[in-house]
Order: sequence, then C-alpha cells, then structure tokens
Amino acid sequence: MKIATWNINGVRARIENALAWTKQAAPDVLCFQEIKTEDAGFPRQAFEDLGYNVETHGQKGFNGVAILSRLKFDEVSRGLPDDANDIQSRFIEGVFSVGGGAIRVVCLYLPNGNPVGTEKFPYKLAWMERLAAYTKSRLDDEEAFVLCGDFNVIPETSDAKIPEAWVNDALFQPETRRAYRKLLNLGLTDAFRACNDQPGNYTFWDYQAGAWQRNNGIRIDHHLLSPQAADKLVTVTIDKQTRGWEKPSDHVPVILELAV
DNA sequence: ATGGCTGCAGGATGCAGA
Repeated sequence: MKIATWNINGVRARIENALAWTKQAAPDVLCFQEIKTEDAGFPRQAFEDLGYNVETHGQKGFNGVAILSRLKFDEVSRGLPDDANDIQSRFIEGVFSVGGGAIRVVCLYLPNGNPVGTEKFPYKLAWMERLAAYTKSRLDDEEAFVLCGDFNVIPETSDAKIPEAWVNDALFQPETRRAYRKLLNLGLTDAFRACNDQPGNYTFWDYQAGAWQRNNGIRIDHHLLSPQAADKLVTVTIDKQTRGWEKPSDHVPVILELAV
C-alpha cells in the first residue's frame, strides 16, 4: 500500500494540482498538511468523487491537516491526546484494516518554530516532546504505525543543499535535531533514509530567489515507522514533478510503500 | 537572506511560512 504525505500549502488555492496528482499517483492514503481552511471549506466532494474517504482537522487561515483514504476509517482522532487546550490544528490520525492486521497513520504538521528567540521556538520543542510521549505510548502497543507529515526538521547536513544557510533557523537548531533524534531513538525508522543514503534529496524549495531552479532545497517531510511498519518497508519516493507545475506548493509529495 | 514569494483574512495590508 502507498501512504503519501504532502504539505499542500492551501488546499483551496491548490485544488487543481492536488486533484491531478492524486489521480495520477493514486495513493491508498494521502496526508495533507497546511490545508489552511476550516473543515467546512475543505473540497471534500472532489476527493470523494475520486474514491476517497475524507477526514479533516482544519483551522481558519493557517495550519490544518487532513487524511484521505481509499480504505474505510476504523478510527479517527484529532489533536495530540494530551492537550485539548492547544487550538492549533496540527495532528490527525486514522486506523485502517489491511492484510489481516491494522495500520495507524498519523498526519502531522510540526510547528515551524521561527524566529528562534520568540515563543514560537519553545512551542516547537514542547510539541516535539508531546509527540515523543505519544510515540512512546504507541510503541508499547507493538503495532504498525506511521508518523508522516511536515516535521519542519532538517535532520542532517546532507538534507540541505546549503546547510550553512540554515544554522540560525529553527528547522536546523541543535535542540531541534536532538529532539528529532530522540524521537527516532525511541525505536522509529526514518523510512527515506532506510532506503537512500545519498545527499541531494529534498522535499521543499522556497518560492523565493530561484530556489527550485538552483535545487536549493531541504528534506523536511518524513515518514517515521514503528518496528512493525518498518518490517514491511518497500521504498520511499520523493515525487519532485509537482514543484515544476503551475502554482505549485513549495513542498512536494513523498510516497511510502509498504508490503501490506 | 537581514526574506527577493505565496495564501489567507478581509476588503488594505499584515501575518505566517521556512
């Protein structure tokens, strides 16, 4: 099965691209981040017409996540389970029955955290701690699950064309990278890096200063797998084509394939 | 990039993104 993640940067502004890619790539599960709309504004019918079930966790103007699935949702929940007071819509999860078992898919949009030195950065780090606590609890279940989405973390220097340009950025701070390693060290597998150890593979290119044309990108959209999911890992593909389309998102889709 | 785009809310421009 194919589980894709794509920071769409406004699903309403991007609807033509989103539908065209979904038709072409035909993922079984598709996780969107930055839908930038309330639930009522999500173009649900257009995706239902392609055969998808749609679950959203929207927010007016900013953030917002959604999971689309060809499989029926056995369960859905919205928000990290520890804090009902967090009004930012950055987390939605679904559970699906596959191949005699179940797989849980978490679609997340981790806080950007810039500028460092404002309250945004500690919010990011705290969110990563909350995600780690959630993960630790899920790992105790010893089930297959996937955390995917826009992590807003550049894990290593090999994940940026110009790492020096990011040293003062929240995406590449030592504390950010440490928190990401801490997450992995709980027992998760970075699916892309399990399949590809080469530099030069990016998922985001800034709109400004010809970043795409210069391939000045960063790899910040990830799939992290529980051991039971990692055992089924086939491959991960970064689908760069959409970045060259008209009115592109600044992120491109990343597709995880599992042997289930 | 000390931000050169872009989307959104709102109905002008400011904020957020990374």
